[in-house]
Amino acid sequence: MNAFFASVEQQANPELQGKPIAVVGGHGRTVITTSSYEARAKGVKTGMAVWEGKRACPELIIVVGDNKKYTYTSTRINEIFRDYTPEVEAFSIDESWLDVTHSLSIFGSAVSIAYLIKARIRHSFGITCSIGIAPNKLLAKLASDMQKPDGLTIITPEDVSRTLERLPIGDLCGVGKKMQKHLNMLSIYTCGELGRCEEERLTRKFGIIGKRLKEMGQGIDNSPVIQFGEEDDVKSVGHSSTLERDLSDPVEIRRFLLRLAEMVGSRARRYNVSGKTIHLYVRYADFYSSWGKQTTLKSHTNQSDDIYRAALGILHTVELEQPVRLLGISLSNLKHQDEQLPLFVEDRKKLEATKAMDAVNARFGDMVVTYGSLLPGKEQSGSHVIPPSWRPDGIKNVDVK
DNA sequence: TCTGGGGTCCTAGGACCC
DNA sequence: TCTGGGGTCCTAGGACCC
Repeated sequence: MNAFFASVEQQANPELQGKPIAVVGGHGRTVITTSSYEARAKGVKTGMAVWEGKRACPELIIVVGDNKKYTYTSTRINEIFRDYTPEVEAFSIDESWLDVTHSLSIFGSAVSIAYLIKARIRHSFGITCSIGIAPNKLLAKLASDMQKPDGLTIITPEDVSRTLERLPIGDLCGVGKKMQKHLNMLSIYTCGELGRCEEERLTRKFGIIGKRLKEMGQGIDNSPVIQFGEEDDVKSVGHSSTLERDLSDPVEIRRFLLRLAEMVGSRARRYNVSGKTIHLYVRYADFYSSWGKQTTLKSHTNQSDDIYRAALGILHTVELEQPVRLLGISLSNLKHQDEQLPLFVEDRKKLEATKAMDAVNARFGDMVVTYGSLLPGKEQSGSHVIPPSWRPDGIKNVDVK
């Protein structure tokens, strides 16, 4: 989708149409997640702080994002995709791959499918998208970025080498700033040069991904489109949040930690996974210094208080050097939780209580019932931004309000 | 009144076991 | 009077994606 969140907002509120708007994650310390093309024309970019955006574009309209709108729209759009092929892989909330190899005989061609999809998305949601058609995922993603907004770009097998010859390596999905710099030091600037580089030279410098890099330079990508439900099991579940103000008070820090532990635990329980490793992440007031530590328990858990205690245990091994700007907890080393009753009565009771609490919250909203120490608990809600790993269903459907 | 949040994958080094 | 090798698990840190 083009400028997805901003487009959805402009569609929902006609007063915003044709104007420079920026969607932000929350009211506190937040950044611009998406801006409209009108705002981009003035230099507003994703990741900017609000004041930076306003400096670039004084008439910029700030809209606090409404994630429900975006997840709903994204889910519906992916349903449209599945009318044309079951092989749909969501890459993020606003990008998907479709393998239409087996649909061509029904719909004629990839191009005709692309036009049908564009028309339906515009008709149903009033927004535009850019589509890339190519022999594989790497090239399709590349093609989709070539014309915006409302683009349609085709890279045929015959076009591949001509397209890649002078393309900067940084345009490839998977080559970030650091990798680009390292490749530049080897005098590699274009995909053409990357594709011609000796594999041995690349593996010597980059190890196992050297081979993959050369292939990318040649436009080779054999990775399949993984359709919904066929994805690998999720490997970690976590939440982190920048606090509305930096915290030094241990009581307040613990309170926020408990909140995070409950967010992580309830999500793990909802999707029936439990984990053995708890990771605590702290970012200090100066923004740049931070640390993360993890600990592994003797057995798997998805109970919020276990997670909280583990995180607290890590915190107690550290002397905080500065006030805390951000706290994060994640749970990994996951396995699917098979239903089994704990041995001891106390543990069974705890499980029952947790279940009852989760059931109420499932019906009336997250944290409607929660730990007493989290009440009244409004002052540090943090901001909520949709992560790109979001999926229409399952555990990656992060419940953000 | 500065700078979000959720993930995955890879590397490297150490502990531990047989 | 010197001491192997294979494997797993754990921790920490960094790059990358949107």
